[in-house]
Amino acid sequence: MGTEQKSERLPRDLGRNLTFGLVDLLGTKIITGAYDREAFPIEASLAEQYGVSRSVTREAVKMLTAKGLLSARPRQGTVVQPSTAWNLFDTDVLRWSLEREFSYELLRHFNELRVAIEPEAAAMGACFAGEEDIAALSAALERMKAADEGKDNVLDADIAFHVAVLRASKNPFYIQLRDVIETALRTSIRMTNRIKGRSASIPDHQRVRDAIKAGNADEARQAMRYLIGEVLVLIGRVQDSDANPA
Amino acid sequence: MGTEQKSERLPRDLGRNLTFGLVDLLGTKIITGAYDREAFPIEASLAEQYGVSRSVTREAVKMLTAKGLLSARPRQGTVVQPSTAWNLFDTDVLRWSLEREFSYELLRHFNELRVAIEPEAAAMGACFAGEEDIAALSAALERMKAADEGKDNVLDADIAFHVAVLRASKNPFYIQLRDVIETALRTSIRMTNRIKGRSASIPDHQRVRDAIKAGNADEARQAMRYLIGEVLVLIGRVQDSDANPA
DNA sequence: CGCCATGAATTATATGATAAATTGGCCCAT
DNA sequence: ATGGGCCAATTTATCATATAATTCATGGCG
Repeated sequence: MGTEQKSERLPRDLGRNLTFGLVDLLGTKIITGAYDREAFPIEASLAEQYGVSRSVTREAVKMLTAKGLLSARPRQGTVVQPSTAWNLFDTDVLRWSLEREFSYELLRHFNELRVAIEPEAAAMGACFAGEEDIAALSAALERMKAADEGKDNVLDADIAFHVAVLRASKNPFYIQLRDVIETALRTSIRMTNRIKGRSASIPDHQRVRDAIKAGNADEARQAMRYLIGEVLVLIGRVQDSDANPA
Repeated sequence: MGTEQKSERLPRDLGRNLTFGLVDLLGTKIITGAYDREAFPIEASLAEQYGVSRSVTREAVKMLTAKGLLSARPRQGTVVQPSTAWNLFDTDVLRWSLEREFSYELLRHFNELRVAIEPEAAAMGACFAGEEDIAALSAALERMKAADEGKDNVLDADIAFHVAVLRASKNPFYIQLRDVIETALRTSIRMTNRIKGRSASIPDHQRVRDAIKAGNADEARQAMRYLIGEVLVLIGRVQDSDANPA
């Protein structure tokens, strides 16, 4: 009696294969706090519970260990790591965090990261960008203009621009952040567009491109900072008005 | 004849267990470019080559897959992912990158990340820091002073200060970066100290603490930017003088 | 020439057995 | 009573083997 687990067998088509499916399922459960009170199951229980072999179970646990979510030791079992150990810059961990539940706080934290990274990336772009980077920036601007007339996707065009800025920095750490930034953008732009029907300001973006093209680092930094600062202000305003409606 | 692999058996005490040992060994080899020309071995070869079972091999490959270094598909085999897919913010990947070879370029890239993150973190600290954060900052300052008189470790004290700033931001993305920043600091401070026998400027650090304590975000950002800007200048100078000696 | 069947290569999954590590308790000595 | 060390149980770690599923190349057939 009591803790009889419903044997929720793993659907045979979750992701590329059983292991990846189990990783996804367990990753989500961990991040949503399903094991905050209850201990993480031992490998034999997992295998039985989800109807997969121990190989699959072990490989999934190993992948989650690599992402900082779990830690396994003999006799002690497998335990969930504190959330400070989770690798937030891993795209899976990031996705699970977002799927969890929409939160203005998380959105704000995202954009606080952007406001640090992107202006610096723009400044570095002004120093190091090559012709192909300028071309990518200009192409993204064209897409934004086209989107303005309904001929392209607004969100994709905006993302293309910001990713182009990251690439222009020529710094692998910045370039690495493109997935994080892209996720943040997809969430936050959808949100800010919902708030006021604005399509992202093309002149403001253009100013960034021009500064980078001209090699003016300070101007590029400032222009980009302005762009993202706008979003942060917007989020703050909505958060407040949600807390104190009308 | 020809490509006969020396069967370099895995030492039985590399890391916590065989799997982790193999992960470490393969991760290093991948990042140092050992498989740039030659294809990554199939799982059977790996097992034989390192004298471990296929379970160990597969779990190691799965962990490296989770970190973005590998990708495996039936019949196609296991292949090394392009370096843009590697999760640089994973502490293992980071460590392997550093162990590879010291490079001023990598050091510069590190500090370009810092110059983006830390001033913003300081600014956010000015807004959100609690008493415990101010206390941690002050304690770190005391340690720096003590280190100045030979009573503490200069590097550890400096790191404690910068980590305290990150924590003060209250932003999980910034806090996540502490391992990256700490690694960058351990490398770059060791380097900058080697360059000129400076111990990090205590008044400059104090200004950051005071601005955060006073809740002055702009001042905190500027003070921190100055601190890291100094390092970047230093690196640039050394890099130049290395390129054009005397 | 193109399409499909077939086979080979490789990873994916399942299972069973044994080893190693860690924990906790028990027993004994003092 | 208390401390130390030994023993047993639990859980992961490792190994071995078998079978399935996936994918690519090849060659045959229309």
